[in-house]
Amino acid sequence: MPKPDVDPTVQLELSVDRSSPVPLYFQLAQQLEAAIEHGTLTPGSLLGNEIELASRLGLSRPTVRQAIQSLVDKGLLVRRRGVGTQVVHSQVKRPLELSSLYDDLESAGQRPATKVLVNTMVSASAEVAAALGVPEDSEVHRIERLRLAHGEPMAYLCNFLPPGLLDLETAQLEATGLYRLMRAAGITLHSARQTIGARAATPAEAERLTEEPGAPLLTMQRVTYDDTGRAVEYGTHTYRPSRYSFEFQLLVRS
Amino acid sequence: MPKPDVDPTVQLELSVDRSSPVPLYFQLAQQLEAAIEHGTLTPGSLLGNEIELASRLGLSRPTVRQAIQSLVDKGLLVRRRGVGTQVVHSQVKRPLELSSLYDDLESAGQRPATKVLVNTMVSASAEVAAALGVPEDSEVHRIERLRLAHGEPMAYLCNFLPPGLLDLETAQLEATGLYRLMRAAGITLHSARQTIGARAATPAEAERLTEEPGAPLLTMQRVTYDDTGRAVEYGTHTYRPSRYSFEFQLLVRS
DNA sequence: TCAATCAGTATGTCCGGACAATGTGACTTC
DNA sequence: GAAGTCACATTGTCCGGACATACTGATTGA
Repeated sequence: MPKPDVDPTVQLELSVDRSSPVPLYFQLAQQLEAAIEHGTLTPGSLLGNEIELASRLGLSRPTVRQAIQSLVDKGLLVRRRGVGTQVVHSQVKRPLELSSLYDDLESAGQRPATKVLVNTMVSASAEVAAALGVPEDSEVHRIERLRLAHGEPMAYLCNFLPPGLLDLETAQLEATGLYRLMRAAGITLHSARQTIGARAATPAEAERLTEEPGAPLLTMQRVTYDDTGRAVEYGTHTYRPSRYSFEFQLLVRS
Repeated sequence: MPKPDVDPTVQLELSVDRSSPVPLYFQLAQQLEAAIEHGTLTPGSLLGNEIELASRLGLSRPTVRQAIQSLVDKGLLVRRRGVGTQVVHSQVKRPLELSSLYDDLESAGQRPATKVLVNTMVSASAEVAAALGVPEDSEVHRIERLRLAHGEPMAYLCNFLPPGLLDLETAQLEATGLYRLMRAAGITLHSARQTIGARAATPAEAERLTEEPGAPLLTMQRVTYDDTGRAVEYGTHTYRPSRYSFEFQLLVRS
């Protein structure tokens, strides 16, 4: 007699292509993630035990475990020893990513516009030199941009980059985000250190963002490092809080 | 003739205790992390190949790989196929954690003080009900706290909790953080959705935080979920930007 | 002299198995 | 009827090996 499961074990149609160059565990992870996204795998439902899943797919258990683990790391699945693996109930969107404002806006369907105010070389101030790890008074790129959405200014972005990393053309900066340019130049971003705060707008800031002097502004400073540990970007940004806020999901480090 | 390595392969004294209940890969990961922290493993230095490392420790390669992988996930190491595994150059502190303000302050050596303003049950507004996933007008906990540092108010915290999860005693709330209480009550936190923004202080907010009306405030809203997907907390917080800002490290999801 | 080729080395992927630890539910016992 | 006990299911850890893939540097060739 079949048990009336409260959290039923879902039977999925899964398959892997062994001739594909895509790793098997990755194929499986993608299919599981798609099934969760699509609703085939409902929250709370059990995934079926790993051994049986492996034999059904003709895979080994380590491979299946690797696929499941990657989704656990993403916060989509939860494993319980002695119980099984189940789909997380809550609406996990996406964890905090190192994304540019441009990408954020674009994925929100906003089609952002950028106006490059300054694109030049300057000698590094003490603050910039310390952040980028370059000698004081050495030459660095300085970029100032205004980000607009629906024709309204939304953020004022001021960035500093060490020399020689990539050539920054104003036209490109207006067409896409800075991170995308860096990735395209072969730089592998690794980590970033951010500080988010707030302060009252100075008269100059207020004018740039069409706010009143003294109006509250959201501020963010960031130093980004590539995987060799070099600082590749230092930015000081101010946002109009009525137009933008930082929204993200974060997972508990178990 | 030995090659003059620019990034030398470091020979560490590593050992594992097979009689310990602590997993072997975890023991190894801890020792490696300690060596990085301590400076024995300098940034840029190679870790030596996995096979040799495994045989030297009497472990299998999968176990060594699991240890290394956990540190890669933490952003401490970088693997390069055909090259080796090396210590990341930049100053990785810690990635963004789901930490309470209390823990943040305490780890900064600030010894925070908490003043509980309100600790009662209220009927859920539409906003609170939606965030917690409970019926509208059902009873929920409402907690209002003032967080002080050096005798000065720093943040005003307003939280809502679903009923029955834990009993909130004012004395406990003044002695420790909310997250610590929840963990102690057997709740396993899983993820949270946060929004950080800014706005001008209302007269009431200004008075609570001893600011002027209209002064910029840093705001944060958060819904926290446990590993079953239940919302276990909804909070609306305001911070004095002169006293507090959000600072964190984040890693690139490769 | 410079470019293409190739061997060496390291990580990436995958396999099949073994035993341990833990949570669940049914069974037994008082 | 309630509490403790035990078997079962499932994930956690670990092993030893095999081949694929990518990066590096030296050798070879034009």
